[in-house]
Amino acid sequence: PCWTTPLGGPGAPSSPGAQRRTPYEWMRRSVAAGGGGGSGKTRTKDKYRVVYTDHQRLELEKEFHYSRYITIRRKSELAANLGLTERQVKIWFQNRRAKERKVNKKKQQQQPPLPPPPAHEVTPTAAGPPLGGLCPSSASLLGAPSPVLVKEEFLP
DNA sequence: TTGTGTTTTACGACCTCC
DNA sequence: GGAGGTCGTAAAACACAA
Repeated sequence: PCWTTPLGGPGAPSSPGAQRRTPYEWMRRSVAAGGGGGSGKTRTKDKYRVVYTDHQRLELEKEFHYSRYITIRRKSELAANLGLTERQVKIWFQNRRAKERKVNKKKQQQQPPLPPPPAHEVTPTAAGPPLGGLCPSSASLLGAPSPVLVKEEFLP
């Protein structure tokens, strides 16, 4: 169940031209792993971890860009569409948020420390987890050409 | 090649909320 | 109590300089 193959086998859309510099930083890895031990398993089985396909990553990134926190409904939709388990989607979002925090931390360290803003102007929900219901993403991202803003990080 | 550093999946421990 | 959050970590996959 949890270790069903997410890699879609050879049918996976491998990155066009396994060139050195892919437009997308996170896409640089080819899906070679899918070819070798293509049967995606968790580390409880004979494969420690699987490598998600470019398509799976792209859709996950799109969803993440839409909302940092995925709803239960979107999670199951996405899992079904991508051939992943809901658990995998959940963990991917957890790891993705962790990555973002790490990047932000790095950025902050590189910038000179700014004086803290006046207390009365601090918005309480500045960086906190969003409350439920903030995600109107019922309009499926996968089918419809949703107006997803692509992070510059993912632009060519 | 190979050694090394970084990124990506996956998990466990612990915490909070309902 | 269960679900889902963060945090820390393991190990595979990967990038890249020497």
